[in-house]
Amino acid sequence: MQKPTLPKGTRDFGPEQMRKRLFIFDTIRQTFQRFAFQPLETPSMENLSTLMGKYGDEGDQLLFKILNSGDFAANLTELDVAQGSKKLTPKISEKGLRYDLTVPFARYVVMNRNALTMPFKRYQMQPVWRADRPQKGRYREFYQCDADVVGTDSLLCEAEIILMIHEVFQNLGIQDFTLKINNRKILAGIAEMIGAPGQEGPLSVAIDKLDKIGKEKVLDELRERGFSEASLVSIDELLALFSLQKLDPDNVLTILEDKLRKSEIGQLGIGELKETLELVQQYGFENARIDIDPTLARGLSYYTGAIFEVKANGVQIGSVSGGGRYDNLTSAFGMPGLSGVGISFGVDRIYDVMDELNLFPPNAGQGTQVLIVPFDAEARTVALPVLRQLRTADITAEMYPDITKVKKMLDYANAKQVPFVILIGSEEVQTGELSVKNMLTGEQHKISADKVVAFIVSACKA
RNA sequence: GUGAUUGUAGCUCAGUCGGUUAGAGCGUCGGAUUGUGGUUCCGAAGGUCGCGGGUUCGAGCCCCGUCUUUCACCCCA
Repeated sequence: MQKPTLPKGTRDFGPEQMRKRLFIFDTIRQTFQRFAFQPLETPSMENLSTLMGKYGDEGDQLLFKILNSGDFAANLTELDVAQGSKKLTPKISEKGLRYDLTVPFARYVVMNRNALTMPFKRYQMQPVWRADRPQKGRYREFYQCDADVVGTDSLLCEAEIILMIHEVFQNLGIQDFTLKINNRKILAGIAEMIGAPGQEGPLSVAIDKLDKIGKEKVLDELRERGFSEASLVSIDELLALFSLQKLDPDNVLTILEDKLRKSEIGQLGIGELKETLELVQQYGFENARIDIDPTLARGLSYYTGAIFEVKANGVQIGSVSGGGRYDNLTSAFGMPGLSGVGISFGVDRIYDVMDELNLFPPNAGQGTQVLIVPFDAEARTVALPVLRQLRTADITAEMYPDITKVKKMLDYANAKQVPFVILIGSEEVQTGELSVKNMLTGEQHKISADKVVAFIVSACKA
């Protein structure tokens, strides 16, 4: 007999955890549906040709690859093996587990382009897999909840994403969060300004770490990445600009507008941000928790416009949500000119945040509300109709299945934290007056069988 | 992929300098109590000391390898 274990970075979710997780899923789904997104699911595995090259070299490395079925080594030569894993992999694996939900969605849109009504809005809540090394807030299997719109450039979509983010975290009870927004075009404008046009990719990766590793280290990294000394000097000047993320959005935009006045693309990005914020305002939403952060980059290489990221304050954990606009994702599958924008909520990290900050509402972990305890077989004839009435009244109820010691049955109620128990013995069967016990206070009342459901319903609401 | 770190009962952890039969608390199960839980008391079950090799008269303890846990870097939800 060997002890069973789980693969690295994966977890079981027990009943208590699952109830809390379902609370998160339900909350997010409600918002997605209210905003008129339609549900979609795609397979766990995709062809590697669909996945490879969409997430950068690092991403390709982190893909879980699936060994071909059958005799995967049938046509291998010794030369194939000698050439190393990189060349060997495509010969023995043609499928992989999905890495995110956006690329499979793009694949779906392309495959169904003639059937979809554009703009197409879908939401998707499924696990994704990354062959990362697990650490705090990082798992090899985790759930994402995505909502995306494709087939429109309208900045209303960006505005709606901002609104959805606020609604979701509000409803989850996570009050203290920061929504960081940037625009890839602003990053491109910065690259242009410092005399390194088109280099916003490497530039982004470095300056994204500004508040983490400091100015000097950022400059070091840029030097390593081949930026000229002249552009480093310009960047140094700009770092004052980067520290303005504490200011309110309007101020940041005004300063950016001035600094990037010579960059056409930079102005474009600023304009987009402005319009997005205006739409949020016109919607009537106030108290938005928005930071415009010109250093926000995010790794996924396919973003072209707005970039979003949400961090929960007061917890040392990575971002709990992220997204942005991508103009060219479907062109990789032969369908250019389709713009999309989306947001992804990381359920597992949201769980960790809520757990650490104790934000789960008490009823999120609520299981059985009433346990019926029959003392003998005859008691069941009274108990079963009551059980049915309770369930009809939408009360989570169960009857202890065995006839055993009362102590054992009450222990069961305690272990499951059941708030109410209905005790039925020969006395109750004769009189029709059931004993209803409040397990928290210990109070016990006799209530007739026809009134017991109404009593429980009102007690559970209170 | 790089660098650390962890592993002893279901859980949290003791275990002295390498020395006889590896312990505690909590939990589980049974009883005290045949119609009433949480408290108390009594009892029981539960271990390949992660796994494999090595050093030694002797290894939970030392050495090597491996897996696992946690953390940082890279990157990311």
